[in-house]
Amino acid sequence: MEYAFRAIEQKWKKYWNDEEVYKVSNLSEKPKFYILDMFPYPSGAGLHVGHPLGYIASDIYARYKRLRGYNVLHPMGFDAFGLPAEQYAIETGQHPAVTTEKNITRYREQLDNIGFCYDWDRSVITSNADYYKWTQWIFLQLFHSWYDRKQNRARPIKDLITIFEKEGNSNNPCPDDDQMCFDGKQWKNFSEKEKRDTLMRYRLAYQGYAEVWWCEALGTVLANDEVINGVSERGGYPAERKQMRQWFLRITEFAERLQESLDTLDWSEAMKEMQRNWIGKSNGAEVRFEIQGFYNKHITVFTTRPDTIFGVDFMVLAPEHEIVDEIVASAQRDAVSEYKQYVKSRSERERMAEVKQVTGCFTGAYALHPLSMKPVPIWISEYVLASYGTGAIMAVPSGDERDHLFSKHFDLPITNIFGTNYDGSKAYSDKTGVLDNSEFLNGIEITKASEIAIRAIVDAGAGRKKVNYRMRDAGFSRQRYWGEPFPIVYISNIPYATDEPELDAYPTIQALPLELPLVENYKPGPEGESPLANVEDWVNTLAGKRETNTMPGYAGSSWYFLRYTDPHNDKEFASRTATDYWQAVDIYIGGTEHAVGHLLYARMWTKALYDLGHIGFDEPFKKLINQGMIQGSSRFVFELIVNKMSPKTNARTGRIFVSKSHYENLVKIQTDKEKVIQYLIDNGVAKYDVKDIRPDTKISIIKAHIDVNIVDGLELNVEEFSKRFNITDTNGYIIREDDGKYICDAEIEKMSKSKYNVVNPDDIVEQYGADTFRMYEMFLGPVEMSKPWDTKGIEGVFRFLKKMWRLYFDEQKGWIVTDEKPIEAELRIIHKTIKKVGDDIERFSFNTSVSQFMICVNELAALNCHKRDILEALVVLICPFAPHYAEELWH
RNA sequence: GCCCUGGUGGCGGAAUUGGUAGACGCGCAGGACUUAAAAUCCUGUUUGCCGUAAGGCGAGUACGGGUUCAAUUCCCGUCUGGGGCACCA
Repeated sequence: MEYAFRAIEQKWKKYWNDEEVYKVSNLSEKPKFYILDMFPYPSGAGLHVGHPLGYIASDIYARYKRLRGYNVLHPMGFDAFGLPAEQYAIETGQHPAVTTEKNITRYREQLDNIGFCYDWDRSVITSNADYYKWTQWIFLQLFHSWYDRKQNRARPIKDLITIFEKEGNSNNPCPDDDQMCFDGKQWKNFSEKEKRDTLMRYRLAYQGYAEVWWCEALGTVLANDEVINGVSERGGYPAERKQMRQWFLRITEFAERLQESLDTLDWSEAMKEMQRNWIGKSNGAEVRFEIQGFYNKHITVFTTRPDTIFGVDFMVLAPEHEIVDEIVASAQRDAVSEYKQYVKSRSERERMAEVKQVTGCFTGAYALHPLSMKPVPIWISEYVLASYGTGAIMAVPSGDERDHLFSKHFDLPITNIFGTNYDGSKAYSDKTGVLDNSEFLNGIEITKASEIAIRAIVDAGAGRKKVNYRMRDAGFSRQRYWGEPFPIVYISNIPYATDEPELDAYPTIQALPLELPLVENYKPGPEGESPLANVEDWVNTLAGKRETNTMPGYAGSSWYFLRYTDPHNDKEFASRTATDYWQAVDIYIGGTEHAVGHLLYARMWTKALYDLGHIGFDEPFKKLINQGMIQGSSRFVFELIVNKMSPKTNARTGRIFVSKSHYENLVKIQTDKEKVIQYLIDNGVAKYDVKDIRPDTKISIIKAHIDVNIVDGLELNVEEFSKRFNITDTNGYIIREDDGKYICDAEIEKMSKSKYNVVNPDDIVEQYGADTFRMYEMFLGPVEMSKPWDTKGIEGVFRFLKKMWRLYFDEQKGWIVTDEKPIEAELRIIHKTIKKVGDDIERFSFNTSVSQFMICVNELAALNCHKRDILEALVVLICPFAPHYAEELWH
């Protein structure tokens, strides 16, 4: 009896399914373990061999933990809202729900083929109404909350109203306008609209006017992390900054906590670093400069180097800074407006491309240095960004490279505050040495001067210590159809959440889910509005107009890990009992591409839900593992193309393909046309004659991708190739190696359809079985590392499974396991393996586990060991890796 | 430019805390079984030199230094692959 993987896998797949073997209960005496994969977006292309890498790793770990006596939650679902489905709908007219469902079915089949132990009963699909009902509900919780900076947590907005009624906002300044100020009495006198507008500026999910990334081609607004170098992440269309009314999440209020608790997480340093970069915390000071000749007018700057305060030689404002028009001197008015016009004309892309170009314009105004009272000229320049800090800087040319370049370019004087450390050729930005030319800071070490300078600034009433963050609030609306609708209705142009008392008279409007209506087409509505704006009987309700934007892709994925704990609950997003039992995800596996998007938003939502008392933990993912990519190993054929030269009459024509060594020979003589043609003739191409070469004859050799599935190693399956390209013995040439093979070239590239290097897991499973496939993916190398796929190598793992099989079965005799007592050598081998494999699984080193299995089986085979005690242990051990196989041997 | 990661045979990779470098697999070469093929099994496979051979001597983990009885591992400098950020004050 040999290893009949197809029958075995069919049998156990059915058994697991029929008996619901992997059903997980929330009621268990066992300790819990929650291991999760980042759920996929079900695209039309299906899975390739790279996708399941992380899934296999987590599946092995889940099965291992289960064997070790844990109650393991290991679910899978689909992140089904998003742009590609909608783009596809625009192109083909097919409803996104239809294509999404089709894709999910296909994904499900592919996943089931690999033998994962998911409890499919817990699966979530973010585009299903019974799921997004709760996405909408959480949005409402954020809408009804504000951030209490003193208690450092999110709180219900009704608490804020109570505070406002009592004392106004003096103790709770407005997050986006610290000038806003009112007392309790004024609050009570506010109109309904004023009250709502004010509250909106505190809410965690709020509507605001802000500059956002607008992508004309996609007809939508994009989040900061969806724009890369000024173009959209999906599709690569140009994006521009535009003032628009949008929904936002006030994630900036969580910046400090998001940054701080990174230290408690077991994530890779690279991942944490990316989040730290994104949050962009910097310590420094805010300093106020009065403007000469104006009463009570000032510019506030943020600086990380208050120690260099005496090196300030000028100030620079962002051209968009609102104070520019107020302070500009009449002599400079034309120059300034001309410069502003110039800046406006430049696209974001141009600005990014020409970073080092120095431009700017003097305003004619002067500010007063807060400590020395020296007047300093005020300039505007595009190198100062309106969106960071206060949109204004104090320029210290001797200590900052950009300020230095600016000074040199406009020939401004430079005050040297670093003594001999500054040599006049470039700025001195190190923090070693002492200060000079700095009044009371003279002779003080740079590292110690900041504190002293800040104290002096505070004493002068000119500023304060300040922490600044680069992160901005996250845009939360899209002018799109295929997303969650907002449960928001406008009454007299004021947005109300559907669960507010104002809508109590309309229970049908209040009900969640607010379902996405069917639309006629997916084209944008008027003025860039979402397609929903076209559905009049949906938009216009008895109470007022509905919000027509939809939520962004990351909404559904920001909390799905909570839903898995209680997926069928129709009273709550998840019961507190369920989330208390399962707690945070113990191990989360996924790619690094979500470092600053999904992972940051999910962390924020978790913190908000925690603050509001809905869950009992404030970090979603304790340990994070980033699986590497499996790259494609592309194959190339070489084609020789001859232009402007006529083939001989009555010779066969057609294309000419040459094998690798011929290609190498031809490349060397490529410039000599005569030699090339002679080479072809020598190799049997009777099509040309050397005497027919013309002066304008062009010879080129191209290297073209060829489907990896018709290449074995480097050897092309010529028969299949000829069939596909319609090359026969009479209408084309394939010049092979001396041994009759056609050898291809190979390169490692990203696996993608356009490179013809995609390997489908279904094909591998069909040929070698799921268990071999699983073990091989692990055997390739560490989970975290990127490595190329090589179908040839799978033979080794396949051979190993067959070899192990023969420890149990004999071709003639059948089952040969005996009840003999093991000898010491055998026990030694199996115990070594148990120790090693166990340790390796614990540290997620599955490639070395597989190696250890191979060693073990080789050693047992050498001892001719067929003893039950030994083999039973081995089967249990291998179960997480090759589950079907192990089940079959076990029974 | 800044930050994070890596660099080990022909290839994927191992060496877990500083302790025999190259496990395991692929590929390649040779051999056994077979009329033959498939399948299976065995041997060799970092490199230079010496030896018919068993074996011996030396070099070697990107490069150059250093610490140590001992370095792929720790430290300093250089080169280089990958990823992230980028006029962020």
